[in-house]
Amino acid sequence: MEQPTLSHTHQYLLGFDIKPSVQRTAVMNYLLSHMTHPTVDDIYTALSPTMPTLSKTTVYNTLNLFLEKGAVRMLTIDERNARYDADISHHAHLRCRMCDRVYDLRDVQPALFSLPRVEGFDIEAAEISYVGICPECKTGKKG
Amino acid sequence: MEQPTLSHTHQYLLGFDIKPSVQRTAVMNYLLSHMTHPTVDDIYTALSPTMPTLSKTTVYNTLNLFLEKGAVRMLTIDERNARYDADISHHAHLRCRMCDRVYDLRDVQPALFSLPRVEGFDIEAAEISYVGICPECKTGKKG
DNA sequence: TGTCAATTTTGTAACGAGTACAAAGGTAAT
DNA sequence: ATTACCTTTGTACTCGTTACAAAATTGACA
Repeated sequence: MEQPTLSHTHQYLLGFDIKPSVQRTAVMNYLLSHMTHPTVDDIYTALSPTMPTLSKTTVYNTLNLFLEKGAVRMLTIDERNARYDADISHHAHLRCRMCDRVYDLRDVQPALFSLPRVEGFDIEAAEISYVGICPECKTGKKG
Repeated sequence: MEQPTLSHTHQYLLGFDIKPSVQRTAVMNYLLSHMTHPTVDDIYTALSPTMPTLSKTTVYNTLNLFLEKGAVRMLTIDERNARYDADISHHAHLRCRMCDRVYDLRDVQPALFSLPRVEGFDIEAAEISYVGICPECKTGKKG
């Protein structure tokens, strides 16, 4: 999904039972048009110029609401910052251990996401991720 | 592995090219006999009584050294704290989203750990984890 | 349109995991 | 015993995140 209109995003939020305030719509719109697993700071820094009164707390509040409603996934693959992904479909992630960028891996076998049965547990979701070195860091320029 | 002797742990560290100081041996011994994915605080709290001069910084230093040498795995499955696992063999993890406990899942298909080939990337390791509710939280007593 | 209640946003202060750093302590070789 | 090197320790600090209460906004209804 690239460059959704604000009214599209508005409808999208309603679909998750989220009341679409201006701030919430802006955050979700950013997530939908930047599927780069941004951190809270990425989002705040990007929206701040066109929304000068935006508070970082609001970004946190908003993302936590989105999480509760199942509208975004939180990635814990980066131990420093939480990252957010508006793509809640099945896909794996690949983190470069040099620059910490997180890439999508869409063409993994769907079987990877099948949930194992374990006596007594209710298993709800699978998280598949890989660690390695990305092309840019491989060719020398760090970071 | 349960209750390794300190001299066994001493040898074990040498196998990873780690100089076995008293503190390092104690931390690794704890990890080997408590495969419960402890946090830094878990380890510090457990060792502190019998090692009163132990500093929490030493626990951090030690675990970072173990990581560099490949003697432990760091789990980022819990967004609050880093967790450490002395079992570096292939196995998946299962986190209860109510109590945050992390369980091992040993009988997963080995195929899950096969590394995908992606043009330009050097993929080095797979991390497989599942989120759900554990038996204890299911039966009512939270957390 | 004005009023009131409920929700949302905002800024500040606080919390807590993890790190930097330098002093102190321990180890090993000569 | 002296010296050099490595390890441990405690304090101070950084920074991501949350708590909290005041301010702003929204929506309902008269």
